[in-house]
Amino acid sequence: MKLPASYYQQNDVVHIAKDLIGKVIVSMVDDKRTAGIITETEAYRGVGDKACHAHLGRFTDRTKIMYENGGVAYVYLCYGIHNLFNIITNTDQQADAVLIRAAEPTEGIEHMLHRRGKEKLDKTLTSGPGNFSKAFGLDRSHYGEDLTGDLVWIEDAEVFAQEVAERSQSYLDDSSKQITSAHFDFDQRPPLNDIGSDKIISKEDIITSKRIGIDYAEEDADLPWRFYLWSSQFVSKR
DNA sequence: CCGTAGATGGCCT
DNA sequence: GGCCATCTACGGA
Repeated sequence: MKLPASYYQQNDVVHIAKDLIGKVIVSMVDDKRTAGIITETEAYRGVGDKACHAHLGRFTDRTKIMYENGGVAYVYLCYGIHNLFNIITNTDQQADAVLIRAAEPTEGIEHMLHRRGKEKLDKTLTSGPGNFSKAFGLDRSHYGEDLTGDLVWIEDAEVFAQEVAERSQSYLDDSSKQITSAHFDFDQRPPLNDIGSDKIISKEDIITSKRIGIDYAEEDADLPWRFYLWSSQFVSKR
């Protein structure tokens, strides 16, 4: 269930970024379990990528973790306010990373609301990289955290795109009821024919676009290395 | 609805 | 000193 180190050590960060869409990220911070389906990612491809913090081999106290073997967290502070959570991929010295930009909450929504200082569930709870990290309790104290450990990890899950769409919409439709908790049990998933879709999340369910907020990266700013799930409301920007 | 200013702090191969 | 892998509130239409 928990993705092994070998998953993160694959050598194609763009492929991994896309493949992570639909998987489940879990954090267990302060004994509070929070989980969600990854709905938006971006790939940053090491020393050759002008948008990557490790561009041209930049090696500082901040970026040094990027050169480790894949399967650890790289968390940094952005604009002085936001903690951005990344996953290091590939092998030693490659410095590839995937930024987690959004997730659709499935467990521990009450903890997420509390961390975000919100009363009510809406799409901003966990969409946008700063918001995602805050809701999941992730910050720079998790710099270098081992993703095969028990604090933050990713699980494989057979999530159906249509199912995400329906639940996502029901969250938002229900806002008047002030949902403060929800639990998604994968074993309770209805049979295929009942959910109107005959496939798990596949390439056709994932939209590709250029990465956000990296205008300084010149021609690399246009690379199609951002991925998001068409069916989720929990995406930062369409 | 839309665009933008201001917050805020660490980084600086 | 200048620059950010951002977010929200707020003002105008």
